[in-house]
Amino acid sequence: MIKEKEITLKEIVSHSKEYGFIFPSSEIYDGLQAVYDYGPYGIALKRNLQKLWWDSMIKINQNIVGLDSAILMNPKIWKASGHIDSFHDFMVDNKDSKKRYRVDTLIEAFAEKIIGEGNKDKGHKIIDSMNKLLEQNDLDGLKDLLNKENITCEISKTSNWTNVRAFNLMFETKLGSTEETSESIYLRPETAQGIFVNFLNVQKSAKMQIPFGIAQIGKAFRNEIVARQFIFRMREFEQMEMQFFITPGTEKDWFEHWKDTRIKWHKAIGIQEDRLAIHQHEQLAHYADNAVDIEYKFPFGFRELEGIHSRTDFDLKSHEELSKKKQKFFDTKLNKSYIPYVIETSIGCDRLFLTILSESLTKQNIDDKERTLLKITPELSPIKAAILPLIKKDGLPEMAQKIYDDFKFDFETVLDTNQSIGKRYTKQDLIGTPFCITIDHQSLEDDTITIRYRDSMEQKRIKIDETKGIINENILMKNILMKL
RNA sequence: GCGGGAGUAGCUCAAUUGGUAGAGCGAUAGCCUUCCAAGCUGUAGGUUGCGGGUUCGAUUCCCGUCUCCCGCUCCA
Repeated sequence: MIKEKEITLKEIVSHSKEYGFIFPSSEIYDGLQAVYDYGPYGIALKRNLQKLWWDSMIKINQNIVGLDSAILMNPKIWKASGHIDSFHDFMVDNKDSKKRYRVDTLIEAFAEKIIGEGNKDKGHKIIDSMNKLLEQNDLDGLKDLLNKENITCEISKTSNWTNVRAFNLMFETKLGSTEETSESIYLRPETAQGIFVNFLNVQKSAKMQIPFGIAQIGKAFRNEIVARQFIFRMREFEQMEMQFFITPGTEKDWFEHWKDTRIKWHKAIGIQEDRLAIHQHEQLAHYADNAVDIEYKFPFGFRELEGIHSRTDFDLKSHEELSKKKQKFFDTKLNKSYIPYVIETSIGCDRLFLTILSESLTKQNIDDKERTLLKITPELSPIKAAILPLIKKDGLPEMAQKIYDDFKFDFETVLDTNQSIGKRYTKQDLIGTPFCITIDHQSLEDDTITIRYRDSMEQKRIKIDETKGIINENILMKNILMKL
């Protein structure tokens, strides 16, 4: 009788550290908040996820190509994208209720209430002066406005506010090695802009015709106000984004297309359907006319894993305006030029990693014996096969070594000769190795081995010659790609 | 940032009202072993998150600080 237990975040964190998937950054110095490092098995899994995503985009789609743009970019890009303005939040806390508000939404709500009550002039006046203060970054002025208008917290009904503070969500750094000549630049808060500013370079050099996509995997950086829940929200994280450029007017169809394609992808890598959810955005970001999140049921609840956004021509148009370089595409079929619309698919690689761990870390109770294993689909497993001589003598280790030296060119293989066979099976279960190859005395006689399947613990005796082929069949990314 | 909880060996956790910091698992070396964390022997591993204070003496009490978890808040 097999019983499976729900996994907690704590267990995932602990397992990740103990078995070499994720370590807290700078741990010997007490760490660094919301930054994590990937260990040996972690990076192996992460690379596999990236490879699968990359192939799902550029390998099997004739009209999607890759790009690797730099993290550092001309700061004007962030002006055009709206990040310098909208990534800059002014916050204030009510000392009585301990609630935190964005100053602009607080004042706007107050002004709208006044307008609703018939006092239009006063309401608009408040909004005007607020906008002026926001533009001037006048924190004291904003606080004075709160006090002057006696704007209160809904919960405590008081106007006992802390000072207004600015939260800049972009990491700032300096370009130039001397203090005097250096210029402020930003670590990119999203990879998308690197794609947009290379739109014409890619289109012309790779001779792309609309519709086409540009895919990119890379680091992005955000100074989150509260960054928590393990690797779910990190300050430094990896995005996998694909921007798909289309003819204006076709955005609804393409939006649906990519939404469906991406959902199919998550199912193809083995995520249970009832742990996936679609969340339709009601409030849209400054650039979007439609947006959904693909959510996964993490141990702390349903949270965004991937975003599909219809970004209109917002970004390319902004870049055209600020750079004064045309961002138009001449469509030979329509015989006219236009700024393309864009559908974005954007998934957090680290969130996907956490999804895979959450989905695959399994605690079973088999006849009162506890068993822990990582049921990662073989295509993504960090290690594909472990070669295990049953005992450490009689020539079994030598034979194992030979098999290892043969297999290692095909897939990630480990050789383990320590301890009892049971312990070694368990060790492989804990890092998600789908196949264990055991060499026993019979192997010496008839060139057969036993292959043990991780999930079922079943064993089969097969010819050594067939073994590599059987494993290869099960670990090819092609298996997943063909389901798409 | 606020409120609550926590931090002792790689992991899970002990340590009477303040009195020399321990176990299990894991790691490692050797022996033994024909299939699911077996056994025996040895070894390594800790300024009890860090800093200060009270005390003859602090893992234990007090203050500060860092990190993690939960809730609020925020989220392109």
